[in-house]
Amino acid sequence: MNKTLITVIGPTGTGKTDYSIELAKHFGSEIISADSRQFFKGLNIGTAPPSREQLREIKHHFVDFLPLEEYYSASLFERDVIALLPKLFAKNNIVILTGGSTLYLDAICNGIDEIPDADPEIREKYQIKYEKEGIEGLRMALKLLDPVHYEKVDLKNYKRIIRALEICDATGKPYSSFLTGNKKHREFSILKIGISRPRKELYDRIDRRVDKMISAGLEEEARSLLPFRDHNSLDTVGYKEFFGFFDGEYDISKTIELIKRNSRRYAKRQLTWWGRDPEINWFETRGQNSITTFVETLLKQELPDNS
RNA sequence: GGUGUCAUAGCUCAGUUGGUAGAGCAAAGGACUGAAAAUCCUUGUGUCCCCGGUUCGAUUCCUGGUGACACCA
Repeated sequence: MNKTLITVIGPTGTGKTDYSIELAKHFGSEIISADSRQFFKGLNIGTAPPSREQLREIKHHFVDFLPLEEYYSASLFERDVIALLPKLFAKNNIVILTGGSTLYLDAICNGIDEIPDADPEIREKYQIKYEKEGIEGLRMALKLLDPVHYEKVDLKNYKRIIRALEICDATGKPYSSFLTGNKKHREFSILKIGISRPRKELYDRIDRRVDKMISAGLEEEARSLLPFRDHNSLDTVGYKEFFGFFDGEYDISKTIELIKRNSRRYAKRQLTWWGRDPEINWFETRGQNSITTFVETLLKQELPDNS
């Protein structure tokens, strides 16, 4: 059998963790997490990571391994996962990749273009420019440094423009010159499984999960993480809303409402991203087959050639 | 029981001196190449409570219902 990476994807709250563990048990394989917030140590309630028991049952990679103040990125994730995979495939033909971080999943399945690193100080410089001159200042700078990208980029999205500017600045070349759009070759097949649920059911699950997080002590967890609030790892649904509550901006019931709303919106953005990927095999949770039957059937069919 | 006020989008409400209506929030759709649980774009969805009346025309004015709230008993 071919070496196959099975990606179990789906919006937040859909039950990916349980399904991926069921598959990992069935195939005797290990799990790679593609969840950009479960990477970080100490986000034990708000990011709904696998439970202690689940982690004991199945070996998980990339869960709870990064200090909260550490920088990480989709590109680093690609590097680390691609380095790890040969070791896992040496043990088993099937490896499970699961998570909801769309860009990170994309980095594994399609790859990200090679772009030199930019000094954090350069980003800081353009951040200050944005604060002083607004989006228009960023636009004018980009128009000079990379007119090609200026035509393509979302000119209202300051993060996109700063990203392009910092690369232009750091390399002396236009950001757009690094973008190839090429899909990278992988030494394994990829089978994409999407876990789907009716919207109403998904939102109900999200609401109920947030309630569970609250009773599990999310408020105290958030309070203990307050010193890290300015780090990217804590710019996360479930925590940032509590930080606003601690600041006295709204009451506790509003806090919970905001966490639910922002989780729903996150789920919706994930669905939009995956909506254009025709390679995803959507598993209807209400279907008559189990996830293992579903996957086994797909494995017998011809897998898309990734070369 | 009496008097008064109110009834408009999923919610809170505005409005039409009579020509079938619009804000905020919620929601829906979309974008996405090292911050991505981030960031950004677009969109108003309606028996204007119900039965009649007046009128060329009623969500708007009038009678009567129903419901909610307030006050008086």
